Amino acid sequence: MQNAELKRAGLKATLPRLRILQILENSTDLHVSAEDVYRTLLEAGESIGLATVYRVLTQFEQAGLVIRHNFDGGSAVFELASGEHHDHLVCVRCNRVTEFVDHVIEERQRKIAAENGFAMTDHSLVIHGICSDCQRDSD
Amino acid sequence: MQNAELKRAGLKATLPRLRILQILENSTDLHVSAEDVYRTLLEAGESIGLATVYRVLTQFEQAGLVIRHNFDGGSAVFELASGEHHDHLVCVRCNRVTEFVDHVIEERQRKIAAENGFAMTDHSLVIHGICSDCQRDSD
DNA sequence: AGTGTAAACGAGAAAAATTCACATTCGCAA
DNA sequence: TTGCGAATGTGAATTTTTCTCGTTTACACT
Repeated sequence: MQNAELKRAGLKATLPRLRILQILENSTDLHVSAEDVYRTLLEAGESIGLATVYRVLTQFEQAGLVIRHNFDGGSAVFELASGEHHDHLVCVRCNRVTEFVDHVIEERQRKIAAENGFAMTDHSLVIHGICSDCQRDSD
Repeated sequence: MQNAELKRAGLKATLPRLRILQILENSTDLHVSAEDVYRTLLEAGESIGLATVYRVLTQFEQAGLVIRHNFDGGSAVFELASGEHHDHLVCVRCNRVTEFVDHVIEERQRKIAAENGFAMTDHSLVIHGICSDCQRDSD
């Protein structure tokens, strides 16, 4: 039951929040936009406003349930904050997103922040490139 | 003369493009938004449309003269593409931006892209944190 | 179960950032 | 200097996200 998950995060268990959390958990694509969530809700026959979707996703972000990414300056995408921190490879052709973790880079980042007197709160590393599928397609 | 710089980039040397290039070169802040550029133009008494500013900055980006960043999902900022690639530390309080280069991370990124079958075209690393000034202020 | 209250919601307007359409002007090569 | 295609200015349109405000809902306390 996601009910408890919301309570734990300090949020009232309202219907929109439950539905949106379910959508995030059931999505095959790890990274969804507010529009994606809204569209899915409409398709499921729910009548939940787009403003609510934005509100809820922002609350989820503040509660640490999801992470917001701004990969390319387009619309923001959200992913469930389950598991370990990771970074992203984004294909510039098909926008497919692959995740990776590299402890050497993580460590190095901490060091750089410290050297510059920054108290690191977060970091984001995005590698852009052409994925293997798209390289093949362009032959 | 910036005239030649534009020609070299394959762009006609029009007045808006010259003025915008000058603004980028003279700015004390390395990272300026389209609005910043527009405001500076207005203050200088030029009558150049905001749409032109966006168009020109995008052309500069495509020509490799400037780099566009989307640090926090707000408005994009641009910086002259002079010199070596570097990454950024952004203060979450005052938005001050500090630049750094780390060859270990650069190398590691190439390796990760290769391991995942990506032909790397670009990458961006942003470390968010609280800068030393803002840490002091909050005491 | 019934109910009061603060929090949350829905709808549509508004704001912010960026792009588009099109009539006019400008840069540059001949 | 003149002509033509490229570039510009204006203002409207788009896109994404936030705000406002009247209504509804979740939940603590009967």
